[in-house]
Amino acid sequence: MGRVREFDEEKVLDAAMQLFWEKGYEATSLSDLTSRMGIQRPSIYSAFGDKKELFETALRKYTSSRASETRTRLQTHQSVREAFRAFFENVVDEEYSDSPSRGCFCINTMVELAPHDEKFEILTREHQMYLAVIFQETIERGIQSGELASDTNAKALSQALIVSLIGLTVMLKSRPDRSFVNNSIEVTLTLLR
Amino acid sequence: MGRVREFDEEKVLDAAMQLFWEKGYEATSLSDLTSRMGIQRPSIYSAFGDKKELFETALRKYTSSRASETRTRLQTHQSVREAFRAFFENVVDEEYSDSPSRGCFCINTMVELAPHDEKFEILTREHQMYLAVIFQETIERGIQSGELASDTNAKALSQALIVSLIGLTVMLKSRPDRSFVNNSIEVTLTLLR
DNA sequence: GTTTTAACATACCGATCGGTACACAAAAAA
DNA sequence: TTTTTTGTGTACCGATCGGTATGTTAAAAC
Repeated sequence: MGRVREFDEEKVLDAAMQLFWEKGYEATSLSDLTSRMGIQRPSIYSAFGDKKELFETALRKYTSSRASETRTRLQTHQSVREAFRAFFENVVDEEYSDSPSRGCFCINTMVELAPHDEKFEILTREHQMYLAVIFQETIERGIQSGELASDTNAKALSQALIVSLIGLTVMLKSRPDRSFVNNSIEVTLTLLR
Repeated sequence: MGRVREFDEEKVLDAAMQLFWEKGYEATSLSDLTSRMGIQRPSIYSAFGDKKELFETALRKYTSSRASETRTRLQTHQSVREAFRAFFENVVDEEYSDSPSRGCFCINTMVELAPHDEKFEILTREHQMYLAVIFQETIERGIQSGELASDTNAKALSQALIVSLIGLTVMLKSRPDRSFVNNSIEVTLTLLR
C-alpha cells in the first residue's frame, strides 16, 4: 500500500454526475470537472478512467438511484391513479424550480449520445425498459385492487406512460405555460380507467 | 457590385441543417461544416455569421418546413384518427430507417441548448406551440365531422398528443422493440374518442 | 481598359480541448 | 529508518477549437 486517497470517491462521482446532468457530455470540459469535483486531472483518470468512462459511471449511478426512487414514489400512494398523478406533478415541480432545467440525465443522454454510441443506446434503452416494468407493476397493483379495469393492458399502458413522461420531461426544457403541462397530464391520466 | 457568389445559399444552408440535425451544436465543428457545405470558413462567416447564428438559421429553416409538412400530412386523410395514426407511424418508420436516428432537430435543440440559452428556449417552445395548434385544428375538424365526441377538449388533447410525439421521437433514439413503440401509439390513440 | 467591389482560398491566430509525464509527498512494508 | 508503493500537484503535450487577416481572383461599374 502507498498513500491513501484524500477524496471521497462517491462524493466526487456525485459532483461529476451533477455536472454532466446539467451540461451534457460535450459541453462539459475536463477543467469544469476538476473544479467541480475538487480534484486534479490525474486523480480523475486514475480513479475513473477517461472522460467517457467517467460519464458512463456517473450515468449508471444516476439511473440506478432514479429507478429506486421511482419505485418508492409509486409505492407511497394507495391509489394508483393518485400515485401517477403525484409522480407526474412532481416531475413538473422539480423542472420549474430547477434553473436551468436539467431534465433527466438518461433522457439527455438518449438525445446526445445514444444515436452515435451503441453503448449508450443500450444503457438508456434498458433504463427506460426498467422504468416501464416499474410502471407496469404499479398498474397491475391497480388492477388487482379493482381500481383499474380488469381488461387493462398493463404492459402497453405502462409503455405509453413512459413515452408521455419522456415527452413531458423534454417539453419542460422549453418552459411552456403551466396550463400546457397541466392539460397534457390531465388528458394522459385519463388512460388510467 | 463585385464578384458573384459561387455557391447556392439555400443548398449550403440545407447541408448545415442536416449536419446540425445529425450531430447537434457542440459536436459539430467548423471543419465538419466546411467539408459538408462545400465552402470555406470565410464564406460561412460572411453569408451566415458565426456558428450560433448559422445554427439558428438552420433550425428556423427546419421548423418552418417541418410545420408545413405536418399540416399537409394531417390534411391528407379524411379520418382524423387515421391521420394521426399515419402521422405517428411515419415518424416511427423514418426513425428506424435512419441510421443514426436523427430524431427531430427542434427536440434535439430543446435538450441541448434550450436550458442554457433563452433564445432557443423561446424558439423551440414556439415551434411546439405551433405544432399543437395544427394538432388542435385537426382535432376540431374531427369534432365538426362527428368523428370525435363533441365534448372533446381539443386544446388539451392536442397538447397531450404533442407530448406523446416528443416522447416517442426521443424514445426511438434508443431503438426500442417495435412492440414497445406500437403499444404506446395504440394506447395513445385511444385518446381520440 | 481601368477602377472598384466583393467573394475566394490559404494560412494563420490565441484559446482551449482531452490526456499525460514527472517530480514530490505520504503512508504502508521491510 | 529505509524502501516501496501510490496519490497529488504542476506543468506540459499535440490536436483541435472557433474565428480572422490577407492576398488573389473575378465580375460589375465606369
